[in-house]
Amino acid sequence: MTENRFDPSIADGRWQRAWDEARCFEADSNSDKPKSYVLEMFPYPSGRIHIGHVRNYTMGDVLARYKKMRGHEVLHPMGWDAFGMPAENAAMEKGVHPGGWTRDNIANMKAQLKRIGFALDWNREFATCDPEYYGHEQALFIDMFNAGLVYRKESEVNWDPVDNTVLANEQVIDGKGWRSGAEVEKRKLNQWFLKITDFADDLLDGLGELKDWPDKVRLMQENWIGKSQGLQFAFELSDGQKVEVYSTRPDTIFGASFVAVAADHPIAQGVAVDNSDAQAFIEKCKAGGTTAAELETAEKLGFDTGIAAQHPLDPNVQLPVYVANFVLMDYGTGAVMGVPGHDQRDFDFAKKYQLPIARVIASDPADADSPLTEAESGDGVLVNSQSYDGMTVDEAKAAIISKLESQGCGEGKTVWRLRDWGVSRQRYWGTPIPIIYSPDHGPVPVPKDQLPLELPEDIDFEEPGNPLDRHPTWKHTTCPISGKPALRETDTLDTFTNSSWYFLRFASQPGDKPFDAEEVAKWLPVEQYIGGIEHAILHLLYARFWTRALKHMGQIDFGEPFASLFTQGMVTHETYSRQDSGREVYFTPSEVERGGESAVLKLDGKPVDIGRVIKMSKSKKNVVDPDDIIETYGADAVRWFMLSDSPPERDLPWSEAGIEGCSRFVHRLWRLFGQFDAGASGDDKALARKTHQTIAAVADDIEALSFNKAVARLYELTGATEKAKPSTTRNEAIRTILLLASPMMPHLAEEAWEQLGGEGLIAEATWPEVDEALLVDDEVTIAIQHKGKLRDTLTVAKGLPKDEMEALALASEKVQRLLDGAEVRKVIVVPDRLVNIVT
RNA sequence: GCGGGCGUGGCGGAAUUGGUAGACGCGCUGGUUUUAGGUACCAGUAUCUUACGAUGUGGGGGUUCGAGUCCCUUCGCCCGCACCA
Repeated sequence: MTENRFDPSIADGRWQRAWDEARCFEADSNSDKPKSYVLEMFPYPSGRIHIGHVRNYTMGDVLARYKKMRGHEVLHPMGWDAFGMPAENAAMEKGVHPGGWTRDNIANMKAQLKRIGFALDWNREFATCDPEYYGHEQALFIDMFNAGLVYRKESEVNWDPVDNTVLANEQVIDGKGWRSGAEVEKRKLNQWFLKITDFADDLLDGLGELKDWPDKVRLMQENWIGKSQGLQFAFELSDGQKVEVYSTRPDTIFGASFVAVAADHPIAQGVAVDNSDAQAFIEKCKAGGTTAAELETAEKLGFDTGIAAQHPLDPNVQLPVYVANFVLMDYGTGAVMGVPGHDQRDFDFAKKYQLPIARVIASDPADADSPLTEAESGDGVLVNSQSYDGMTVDEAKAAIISKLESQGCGEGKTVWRLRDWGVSRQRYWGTPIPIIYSPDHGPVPVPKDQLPLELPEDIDFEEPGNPLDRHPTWKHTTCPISGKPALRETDTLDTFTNSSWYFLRFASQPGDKPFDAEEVAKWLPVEQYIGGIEHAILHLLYARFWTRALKHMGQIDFGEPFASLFTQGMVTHETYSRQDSGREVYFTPSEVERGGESAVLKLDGKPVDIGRVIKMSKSKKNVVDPDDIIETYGADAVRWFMLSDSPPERDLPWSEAGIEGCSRFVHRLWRLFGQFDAGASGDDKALARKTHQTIAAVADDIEALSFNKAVARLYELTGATEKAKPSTTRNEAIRTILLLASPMMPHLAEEAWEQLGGEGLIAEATWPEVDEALLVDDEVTIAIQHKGKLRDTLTVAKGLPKDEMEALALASEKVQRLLDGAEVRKVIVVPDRLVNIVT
């Protein structure tokens, strides 16, 4: 068999068909085996599988195949996050129907995924735009509505006054609409919200049990939820009103030099009634984007209302009241006390409007009068704070809260940064919100027996805005209670709702309800969830919220959907571009011939600029098509590349040389498998030890998702086996490599398994047993250091006592030379590791 | 702006978590095989130095017998910021 060459173009398809026919990746929920639910974040069907998807799904695939070899019943499903804006954009640009466009994309991408040989249970595939799926989602929305978890309130959107349409944040560029170029305004609309804040405490507490989530993700969620303890209190105003403010730093109250309210705060609105300057300022605040990043990086602007606020603890102090663009109506009370000395935003504001900047916290009380050049947010003791001077920050917080509580004008309060989740979208391609506005009964849910409430097919994208709202008949219906004519809600749900429960639908797909509780209980929680770090907060928090909401409503009995989370890095590549009449024009790597330091465009042979290595993206054209590389190198080489070298949580730079190296290794393994020598005899202790150490190490590495390390170990064992003389041990090593590599290179593994006469499919084989006795080496190499610097190494018996190690080290010739009779002051001995001699 | 992360040879990275820095791969150099190219195989490859040796994990400082790993500080890059998915 050494003669024949491994040909992926034949083997890949052959084994993919064999797996399908054997139905070996279909999950059996009646199995007695321990279960493993391996899930990768499902893709948006943009048209082509992206190399980032390939990396993500390869990782999950290796784990799924490995778990199967370890005797688990594995659920490894795939589906499509199929609603969203790109389909509508395609409809507007190309005149295609969003549904048809999406279906075509799904068909293409599914074929692409098949060509990579993923061990997926395609029986459970669905798309979120299937009426069956979104119908069940509507039912869940109605359940949440009935459970009091849904409400309507006014909320701001980006409004394009030219296109008369709502813009997503990404459609606002430098404060202008992406198509019209018009200045974007903030406009208020009545929108639907889910009460995620009801679960704020629980979502925060739950992070504690997510031991197998990255610390960074838990920290990001914790900060996002943003629980803070503070003081809410009222300032009496010179016009007789009061204004409630909230502060997490009540200890700095004597440093307050102004009060600021949000532009849509009632005080601001009241002032604007007969003050055109105030009106103009509020209008100005409404211009520009709505994102937090924009608000917080924008120049701090204020409008002095002329109102004065009485300081609650110092009768001699009155503070000016400003309307300020950096105060958010959504957080706390929509009004703050400005303490320039200890908050940088307030500091910037005070500088601009020449307000006093007082120090009220100092790390050393002697510094009480040292001026501040920037806000100091550090710890210390109070100064310039009357009777509170000398208290620590924590003491002062407590004392000032209780003082204001006793005065009856304030109270200690917990405030959350987390806001309720606005789910209304003024778009067509999403789940229709199943609500009917009844003339007599207000908003009422669509009766469940009328679900799914389907999107109309006949829509037009001739003009911007929501085609559902423009549709001639769709929104006209009758009130389910009175039967009178009524209108449907024409907003659709945020696509994040689609991905907030799909993992339940993969576990069970009854026709008459969203999921079967028993089946869900069998499969959930997901043992291993894998996806991009960009979902660290929103998607993962929303999915956790839905799971809790379903538990709250008694539909399931667990609160955390994902037991273990892994966030993989991006696939990156340098960019190629040229300046062309003021615009940067990008070229794909396949259009470019890359030299050592330079690159030229194949088309005209002229140089192009080489840009930095960044995330692959369509706009920068630094992408490679998985189909192209699979055709050239085969699925196994591509899979191997996805797993090699870069740690999976870090970015993976795509490289032509790298994939070629992987392809060579595939063929190198094939040749090694060909050297299986049934007639060989004899043992090889060293190789046996290496083999069993590798079995254990690769298993540990895969369980830890450290695929790059598993790959390195397989390289090492391959090298050692190639060098070894024929023996039964060598045959065992070859067989072992085949089994260990099979989750990563399943096509090659099947082909070789067949040639070596393995039973059945290797996809259904068992992971090799480790001989524990062979794991431990009996000799170790120890380091001999002099004052911490390596001077010599010695090979000694493992477990050699400390004093013997010391004696051996001191006797070493090099050490003797170095010491040259000097006095040994100290010797540090670490068993099996090193001896450090200090003189 | 706020929150989170990353930084080690020419490149991707490893380092049993405070104990021999550079495993493994790519690339490169030299050689062998091949009609040639490719493949394959062998040897070498952190930097400086003739050598002894010295230096070296973004920069600076510190703790320690010993620091890539811990602490302080600083620079650069990346991700998220609630209507992209």
